Amino acid sequence: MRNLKRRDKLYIQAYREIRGYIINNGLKAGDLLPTEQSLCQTLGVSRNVLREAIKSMELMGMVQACPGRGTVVKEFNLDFIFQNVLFFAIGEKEDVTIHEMFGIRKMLELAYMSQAFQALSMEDIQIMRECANTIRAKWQRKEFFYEDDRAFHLALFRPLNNGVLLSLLEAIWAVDDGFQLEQKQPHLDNTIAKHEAIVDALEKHDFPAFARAMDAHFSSGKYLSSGSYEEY
Amino acid sequence: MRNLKRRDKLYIQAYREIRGYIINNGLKAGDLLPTEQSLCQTLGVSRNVLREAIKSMELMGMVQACPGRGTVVKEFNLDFIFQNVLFFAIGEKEDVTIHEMFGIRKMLELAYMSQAFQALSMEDIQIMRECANTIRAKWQRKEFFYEDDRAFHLALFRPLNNGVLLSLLEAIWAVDDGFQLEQKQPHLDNTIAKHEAIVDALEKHDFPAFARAMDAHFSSGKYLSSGSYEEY
DNA sequence: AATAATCATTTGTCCTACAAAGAATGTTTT
DNA sequence: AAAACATTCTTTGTAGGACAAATGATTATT
Repeated sequence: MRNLKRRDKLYIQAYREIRGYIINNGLKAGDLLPTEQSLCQTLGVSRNVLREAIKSMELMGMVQACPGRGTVVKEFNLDFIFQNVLFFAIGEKEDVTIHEMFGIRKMLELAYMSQAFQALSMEDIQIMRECANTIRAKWQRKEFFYEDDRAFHLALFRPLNNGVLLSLLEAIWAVDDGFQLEQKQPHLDNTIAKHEAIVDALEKHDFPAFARAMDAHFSSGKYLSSGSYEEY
Repeated sequence: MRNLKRRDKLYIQAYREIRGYIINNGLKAGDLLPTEQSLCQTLGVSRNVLREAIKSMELMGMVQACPGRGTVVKEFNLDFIFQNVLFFAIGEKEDVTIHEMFGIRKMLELAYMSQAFQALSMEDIQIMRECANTIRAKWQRKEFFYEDDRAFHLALFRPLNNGVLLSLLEAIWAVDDGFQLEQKQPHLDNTIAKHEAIVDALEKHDFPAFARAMDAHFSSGKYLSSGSYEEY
């Protein structure tokens, strides 16, 4: 019986090798990759194949190639998601995708909220309070506050020191963000009240209230549950 | 004052052109792109440059190139994004990251298990039973059964029809897989019993037992909780 | 008519060559 | 000696040609 899974195309293998090289050697932003010639020899592929791999990485923002200088590793950020991939998500099916991603974010935040509650320090809570204040201020000036909303949630989970969780939440946020910018934001006032309810509960160190506020935050404004947080 | 932003590299221009072609012409999954030769002429670039653009798209899962056939547009999915997000999240602290990813998988599976329980059909449960049988058989022959383990869990959540969740679970599985293959698998026998406990509960349509089995599945063998599932 | 062989098309891989941009070095000028 | 300029070297950018491999269509064979 022969091998079922044909080997991947060379440029994909090269891509994985280079990605692995960056990770295994702990290359950071600004560090130089070996030259194309050197990588060709090391990996045993032609310069074309190698470039197909590297150009893919460059397009995604992982590295940047400069003639005469070399190829430097860039800070990995998720911009490429909406710049290079997200636009692909047009059509009706992608509404479903966004909805699913939002659902996963909800599940993750609810699953980790008790850990977060324990890990949060006074400083973290203060940061969240400032975010909430900024959000309210921007809302009154009719400005967008996605960045502050994002900062609010990231501050909530940063103390967990869980890099994977943060990466995931950021990735989902980036996608949500890119889409919500286009469509009108519903129930803005509710969103603001919910954020403040969360901080209030944290400042009082009241876990049940915190859990209720988190739960409410993820339920649509239209289905506003019985007003346990209306007083805020 | 001269132009601040030098013109982009050709492969990036080509990438944008092709992306625009797909969108403007409303190409859907399965549709063919023009041939490389044709695109080279249309865009006025060399085949190298064109391929750097197309291979980037292929790596991100937007299209798939087949020799003798052409390059077809693919269904949009997030597999690539998640895999890279997670892979880059690994960084230097492998052990911690793997542990975090396993934790996220646990949280997600537990969060969605009740939905899964309701969505599962008899056929799905039968597939899981077969996976469990295969796992036991391979275990007795001292073979690896990661693929079957993966199939087991994916079968559990496929009926949810949640593409994002599946992508995410698969991505985590892929990373776990790559790392766990090297290290020895602990508590194998427990793993097998736990899988079978899950299927048993599903076949009896007993949600409490199912939830208990799922919970047990994610607790390490060393911390085996009081034997509610020892009888299996 | 079914099967096998052939051919045409398309992508996969490698190669060479030169252009362009940046860095390092050496030279000239002040 | 220091600064400005010119040269050279290294590295990536772009182009084109050549052939292999895979697929699909066509033709020949049984």
